[in-house]
Amino acid sequence: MGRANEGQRSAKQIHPRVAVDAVLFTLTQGALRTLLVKIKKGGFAGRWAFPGGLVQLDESLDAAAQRELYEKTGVQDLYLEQLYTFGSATRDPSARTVSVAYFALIPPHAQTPHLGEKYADIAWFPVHDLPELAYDHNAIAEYALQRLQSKLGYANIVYSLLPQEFTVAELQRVYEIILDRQLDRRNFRRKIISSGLLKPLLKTRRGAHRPAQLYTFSQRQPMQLDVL
Amino acid sequence: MGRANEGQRSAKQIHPRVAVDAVLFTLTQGALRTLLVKIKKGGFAGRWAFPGGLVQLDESLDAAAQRELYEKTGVQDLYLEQLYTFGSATRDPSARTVSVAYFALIPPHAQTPHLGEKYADIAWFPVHDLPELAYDHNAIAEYALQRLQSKLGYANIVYSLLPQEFTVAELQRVYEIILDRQLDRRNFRRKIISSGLLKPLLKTRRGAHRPAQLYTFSQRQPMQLDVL
DNA sequence: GCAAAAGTGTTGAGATTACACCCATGC
DNA sequence: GCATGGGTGTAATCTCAACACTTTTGC
Repeated sequence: MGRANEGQRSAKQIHPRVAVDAVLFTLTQGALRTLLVKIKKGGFAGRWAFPGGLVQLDESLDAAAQRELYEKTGVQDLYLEQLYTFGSATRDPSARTVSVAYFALIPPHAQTPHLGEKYADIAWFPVHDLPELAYDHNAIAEYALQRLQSKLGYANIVYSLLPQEFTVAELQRVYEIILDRQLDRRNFRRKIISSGLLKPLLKTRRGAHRPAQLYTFSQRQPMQLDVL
Repeated sequence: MGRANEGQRSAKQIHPRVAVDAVLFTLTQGALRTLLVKIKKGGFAGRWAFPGGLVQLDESLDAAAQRELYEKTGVQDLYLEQLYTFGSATRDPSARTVSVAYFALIPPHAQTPHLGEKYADIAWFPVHDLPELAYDHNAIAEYALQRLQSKLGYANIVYSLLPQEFTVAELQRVYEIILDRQLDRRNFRRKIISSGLLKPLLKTRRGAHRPAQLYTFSQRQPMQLDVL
């Protein structure tokens, strides 16, 4: 790194702006969706983009991402991880901006996205049908979806997308929607049960038909393991 | 992102510095090593760190990393990928600095690391025996080694660490050193041959004993696949 | 001829896939 | 009683790990 011995030069130098952009995923009405905001001013006015903002001087990147998440959705303590840093010199024509992208999983309740005065609009869009986004955000979207899908196979991250109690069928549906393919019911059940991720409850979900066993996650912390 | 509509505020705001740090791996004398530089001035004077520098306003992050790599080692067109972005507010006490870490694999020849006047010293250190580094660079080192090891299993990245021609035994040795564990000779050979990564040459390596078939990589581009 | 590395196959265990029938309930 | 989703087992295949002997050369 050795930035200390460049003090004389860097004092004069103008630095890029550092922003954090958050790709927030949720699952509603049978589709995986991400939160987009409509830009008010500037060259990209009217275009949709991922919510984000500049990193404050005294705040870490992770803290900035959490703040962004909290400001937009009012939720906290969710699964949030750094995705990638996008740093093309021309990605924001109005000013050199390096963007550290994060992604998070939001449970389907508690979704009253908060439109501040910074943006013209805010809404959830299905990931498989995104509009043309501002900046390089379509590339960010693609990257985020890939990471989410591959991470599903080796980490228990979906706890953040489900309510406290759920059935195996509901859990399987989450996997199928995210992966965008069908899974075998029996094999899925066997794997997920034997993984030890789930704790059976003493309750059942009663619906139109045969009641289903309810489960909860034994761990609501991110951990590595073979899920699928 | 929506930085365009913050122009008025950000013009006044001072931004963090954005640096690129490069974890360069090579394989010499039977050990995996990384290149460190000794810092000349400032609070971390005398301590070792990964080489790095500030990102210029008109250059992308990738370009900055390549420049850093080229300045230090004189090599180009190697495997280079972004690792993670470290952004604690206090990681550099002298000035708020966000560091985008990269890692690269350097072939064992062409190693005359170039000591500019920026640093007091430059040298290769075995990764399993690193000194206490400046900033949060020990964390970067750990992260980089982990990524390298796990990536070995599903991508053909070692082409960047081997000469043009090599034997299966030599390739296996590379894997063993990086993974820090022994691999079964027959299983390794079967997997690596059937992966299609290698192209047998019409030559053999003649040494003290039975000549060994020489191979070359059929692809010297990064690609995803099951290697181990 | 002997030391040293190259080269080669098989077996067993465990994991993965594919697939079909009965069960409990609401209506 | 029937429609609907819940729940269960097995067989075939594949993958992975473990393991030992023969071959070719330099000296």
